[in-house]
Amino acid sequence: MKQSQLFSKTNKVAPKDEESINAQLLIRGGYVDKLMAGTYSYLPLGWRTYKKLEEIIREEINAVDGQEIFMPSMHPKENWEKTGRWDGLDVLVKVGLGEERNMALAPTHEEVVAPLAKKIVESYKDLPKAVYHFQNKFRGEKRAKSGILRLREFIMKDLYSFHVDQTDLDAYYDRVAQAYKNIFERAGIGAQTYFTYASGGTFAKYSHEFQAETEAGEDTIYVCDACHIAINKEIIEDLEHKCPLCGNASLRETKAVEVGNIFKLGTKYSTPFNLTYKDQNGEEKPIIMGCYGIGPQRLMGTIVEIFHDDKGILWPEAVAPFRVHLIGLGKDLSAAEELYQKLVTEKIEVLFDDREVSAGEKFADADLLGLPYRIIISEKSLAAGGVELKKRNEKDSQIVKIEELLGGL
RNA sequence: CGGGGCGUUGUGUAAUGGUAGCGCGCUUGGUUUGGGACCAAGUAGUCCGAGUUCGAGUCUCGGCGCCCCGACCA
Repeated sequence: MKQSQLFSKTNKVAPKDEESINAQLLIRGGYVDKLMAGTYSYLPLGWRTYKKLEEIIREEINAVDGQEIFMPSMHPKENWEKTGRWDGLDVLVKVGLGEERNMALAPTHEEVVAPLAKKIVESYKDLPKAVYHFQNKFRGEKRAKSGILRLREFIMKDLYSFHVDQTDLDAYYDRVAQAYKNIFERAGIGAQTYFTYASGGTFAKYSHEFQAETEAGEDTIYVCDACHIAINKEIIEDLEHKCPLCGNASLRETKAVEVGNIFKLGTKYSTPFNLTYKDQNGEEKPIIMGCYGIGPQRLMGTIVEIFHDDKGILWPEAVAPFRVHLIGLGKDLSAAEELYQKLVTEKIEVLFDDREVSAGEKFADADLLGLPYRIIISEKSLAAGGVELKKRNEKDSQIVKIEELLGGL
């Protein structure tokens, strides 16, 4: 992609009323644009990063037998009344075609997936099953905040699983937990993300959250560094301030963002929708459910909160919108253009700064955008024998011959 | 939802109740090209609605919006 053609502009300064790091850097870099509090547009750079995260999640969920589907955003009131959440969920956004508000905008999809499964799952032979989608969620949060960390409209990957009994759910739940660990590892925040014990609800002692440690987080967790797990503040008293795995009592209190959540629903949603199956004896039994969520946009914001410096973002390689930022300097960009074509041919994801602006501005924007590799090609670099290669997270650059560049990447 | 802060061109800001100015951006022309270059000429604005006043960006009332703290967050 040529930077001169990009549908976004960088900005030297952040909007005056944005305090959160992720909002400042993502807006300045032209990754996102705020439409109103809690709702953002994703521009080409931001959407590419989103897509990277989505694909990582998709691969890992497919690997645990999740089947991708797509469910609507507009839900009938009736379904939400059945579970008591039409009146019981205060963040529910209610809409209607006329005066009457007879629909809900999806805050989550249990009310759709449970009756859907009822049409498909009839026998123990149909179980287990797991379906998921990437879909817009709407929540009338009283207070949207922290850039893209707490949105009113956001995309969630929500996975729902259906089982014959608790044992089967437990086994699947553990598989998803491992898949989530893989996802956060691949997204570059494995070291900062803790499998976290949280309150469980009716059907399990605990639910589990994946909490990524950063000052920008709104949750307080207690980390056991020996086990690399954490406990949410909401249940720390119940556990008497001890690690549930090793008994360690010197836990570290810190702030974190909830980037994922896995939850054993049991029959909470099977019952209102009469979601049952016939077992081997022809007996009708309730289906046991689990649900598992990740918000890729929140994940993106969290990554920015964790990986940035005073100049800009430092994307982990797997989620950067482009792998390489090619910067041509000087009047004559023909050598740069030639190298750009070569990289494109080699299928290396490259953003080519072909703009007619000063070198300083190109450097500043490269630091702001935060692509992992920066390549400078100029008269000076060519005289020195090739191009200048520098990683965003390293201070010094090296001269690399153009022929050897592809190997270096 | 309670508390606080703030709304001035695209963006960041300035303006005792008295001509809305400046930087950046953008446009045109010229000079430049290794850390946000320079010259010149342009471009575009007081959140909305009432009120006070000879006169309102500024004062009063109401609304809307944004940010922050708190509460809330299967």
